[in-house]
Amino acid sequence: MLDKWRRVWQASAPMSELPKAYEPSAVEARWYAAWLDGKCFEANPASGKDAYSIVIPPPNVTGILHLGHVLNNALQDILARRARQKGKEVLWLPGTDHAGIATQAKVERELRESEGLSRRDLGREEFLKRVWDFKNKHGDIIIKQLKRLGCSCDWSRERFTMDEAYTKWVSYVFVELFKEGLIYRGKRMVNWCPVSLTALSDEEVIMTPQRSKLYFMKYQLADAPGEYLEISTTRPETLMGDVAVAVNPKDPRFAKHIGRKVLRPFPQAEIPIIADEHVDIEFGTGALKITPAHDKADFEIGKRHGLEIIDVLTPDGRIECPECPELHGLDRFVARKKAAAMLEEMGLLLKVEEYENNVGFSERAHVPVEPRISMQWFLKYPCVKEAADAVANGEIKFRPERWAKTYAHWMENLQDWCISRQLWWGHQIPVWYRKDKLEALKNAESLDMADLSAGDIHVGIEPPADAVNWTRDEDVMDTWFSSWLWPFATMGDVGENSPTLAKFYPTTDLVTGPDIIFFWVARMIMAGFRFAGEIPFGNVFFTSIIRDLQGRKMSKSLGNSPDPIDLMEKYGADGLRFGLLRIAPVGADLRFDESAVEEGRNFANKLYNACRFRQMAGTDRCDGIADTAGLPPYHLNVMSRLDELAADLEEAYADYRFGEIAQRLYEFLWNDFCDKFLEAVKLDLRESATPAARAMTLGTFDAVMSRYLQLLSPYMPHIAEELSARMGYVAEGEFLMMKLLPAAPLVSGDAKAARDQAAAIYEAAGRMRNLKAEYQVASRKDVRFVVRGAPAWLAAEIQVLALLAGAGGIEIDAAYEAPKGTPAAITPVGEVYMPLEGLIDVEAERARISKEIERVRVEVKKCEGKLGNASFVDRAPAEVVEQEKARLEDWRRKLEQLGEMLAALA
RNA sequence: GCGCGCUUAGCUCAGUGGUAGAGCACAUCCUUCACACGGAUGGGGUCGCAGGUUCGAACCCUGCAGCGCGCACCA
Repeated sequence: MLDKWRRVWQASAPMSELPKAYEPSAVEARWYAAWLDGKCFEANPASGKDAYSIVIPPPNVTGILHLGHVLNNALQDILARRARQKGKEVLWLPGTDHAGIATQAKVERELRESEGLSRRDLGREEFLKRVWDFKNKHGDIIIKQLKRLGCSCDWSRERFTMDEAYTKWVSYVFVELFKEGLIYRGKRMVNWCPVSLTALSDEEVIMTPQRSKLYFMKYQLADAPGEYLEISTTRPETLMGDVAVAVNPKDPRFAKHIGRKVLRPFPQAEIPIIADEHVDIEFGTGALKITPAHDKADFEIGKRHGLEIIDVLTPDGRIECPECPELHGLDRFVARKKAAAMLEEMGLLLKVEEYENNVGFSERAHVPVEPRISMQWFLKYPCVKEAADAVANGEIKFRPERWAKTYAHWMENLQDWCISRQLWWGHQIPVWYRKDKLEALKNAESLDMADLSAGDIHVGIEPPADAVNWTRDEDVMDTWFSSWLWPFATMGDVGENSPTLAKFYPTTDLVTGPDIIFFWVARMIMAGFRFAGEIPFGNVFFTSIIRDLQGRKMSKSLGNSPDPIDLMEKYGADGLRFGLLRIAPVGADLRFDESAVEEGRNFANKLYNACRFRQMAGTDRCDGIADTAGLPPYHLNVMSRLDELAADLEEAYADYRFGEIAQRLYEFLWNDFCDKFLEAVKLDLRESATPAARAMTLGTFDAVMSRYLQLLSPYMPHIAEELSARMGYVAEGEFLMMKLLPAAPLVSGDAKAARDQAAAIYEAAGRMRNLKAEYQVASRKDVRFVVRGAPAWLAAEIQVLALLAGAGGIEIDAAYEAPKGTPAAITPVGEVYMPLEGLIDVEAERARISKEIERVRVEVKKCEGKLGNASFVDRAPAEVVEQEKARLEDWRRKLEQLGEMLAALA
């Protein structure tokens, strides 16, 4: 390991010979390999150090990295790396999710496109083999991408939700909850995806506003030909499944109808008019057709009134109603139009209105889901109260806190979770049925628990001993039924006395998106209580959702989702991390702009060049500043600013204010360190400087920079490690990322006087530069200034001030009488004058200004003429006229300024 | 319908009671030996609207408007 590290070190040329611009790619790859080699990321459960742990939200195994992953994982990496610097034993546990529907759909599509086959053509066993092949081929792409980003995960512990041991956990949990009576099988109204051909949980249905049509029709009263009841519906195609018409019992319009019957148009039948509170008197005609098989609300009403259920749809969303041959076999949306046309022909369609309503769409297949009655497995959530309380009482802390309210609301309205999926890729339900019993019942679809005696069903992790006599339930479980076990199922096997679990569970932080608060976070809390005996994590940090500049979600189809790998190639992983983090707001969505990443890259370059500059001034290493008492104000100032930065970061980390941390790191390096300190001490680094001054300045540089790189390291780990190594801030064989953050500040005493002095000099220099710019001599270096009313200490700093101000010289003259018209400024170091005498050729300058005045006057006249022209003002667009007015104002202002300058010359 | 959030410079956003900030973009100047992925200077904002509290409000309170998100069985 040490040898390898030495090779890394030796690959580094002296900084002063390196290119002017920082080139991240090679550096980043080199250090990542070195960290892996040094086993820097591996967690030791036997360590005596305090534990810090975090489990990765497992990305889809066949997924590829997008910006959301970058943000999410960069944040986790920052937390993990910071914890290491604080002396914690860190476990960041990585892995991937099998992502049932998404992965199966991918493989099915590929199969269809390349071989024209469906999964049923292959059969379950062969198809699953194909999915595993696909997983093995594409499964490590996202892992490689996370490594490219610099993620310090303990890769030796990588888990997959379909690993054998993990699968055992899933079965175990199912069996336990079944035994407890919380898992049951039943025929219920579920969300059915007609494309994926599976049931979905409520959370997988996305309500989307749709422009649709509201059909008004009339049903004839059975006992009174010629008398009709008006009904409105958005779904005429399910009319054949109508078994009643409901009205509100409080609705006076229909009171006389209740108990009578109407004629359903096709297939013709008499159906009752019933009264139900659910019907909204205000909506439509106030009468609601009841189709218990195809609407959740209708199903409930049907149950209340003991109505028949007539299913008229196939699983893939076509009409199944042989009694109505015109519609039989048609797709549901085609049938809708056809049904409306049929009603019209029969003279029963009154009108059609445009109407916007919410339709549930399948999260994965992007088609409207169909409410459908089917036999599924359901879970009554365990430990609901404990889970709700844990967040309410702050045992688990949500950040931003407001998400706790969303969580509480969901927890108070829990519905049983439909956990079975009619897929093949996933954890198969660990339930077996006796074959002879199944045959007797004809088909498993209608298999009711009531029909089975204890001897007919086997629920267990292992198959029954006489397996040949049993058939396993074909369904698999919802992917989230495995994900919700992630924090503890990744740390030890079922029944194992796991040292990892003992050391690292509960985890410290969870970093995830607020969009999966129900899917994942809430369920993990319940599973944690039920199966690990306590909360799964102490803090949950919800990240921003990343949008484009128009505020749209990133998506492949919109093409607005930049490939993070491309960004890293262009700007470096550090640049991407830093740039993205710096613009990440605390509780709001993030509008992504590539220029942010460019700034991250530029920042890395700035840092690199500051270090290159220092190396060019001498490669001797100063052993540290023994005594800060005698240091010049710039040195003390920058050190004390660094101490302040370290303290501010400490507070910001405690509050998870990641964007602010990046911003503070950025400001310190660029403003305090480069623009101020480095510019002020340049004299000390010239050939002419004394060795003592040089050593003191280099020493200060090293003292500050070595600590700064450490503070920066969680955000930009590669460049921080690289520069620390090149500059000799870490000993051979040592990694910056493993070094403890120093506790003591750089400046032990009071630095206020030094800071005030430095601030005064910097501000005075700025005012002097203003004067130069105002009188058009910004780039001249021979400008002289006179200071009146200077404090005594200024004399010692006059050369530095001149350097910062870009002045040829500065005199301190308490008795200076400035000639009339001499440009002057009030500064913290006294009144500063910039005598024009000798600086500019007064005659030439006067001539130049006069000429300029003439030119501007012409412009003013031009503008005035244009604006005085009635045909322009009346006919030109208002915008153009306004523009012209603004231009006139500008020219007038300029004229005034020039007049003042001319007066000053007199 | 209920809940949550947002509204500050052209753009993206900081800023929770005391003289409006950053980065980018823009304009002018500087190819000065760390960095043009740079430096200097400058223009640009009645802090969504209306009230209220206060000596004082971008900030606290109330109402309104616009935008976004979540939840909800109005067909």
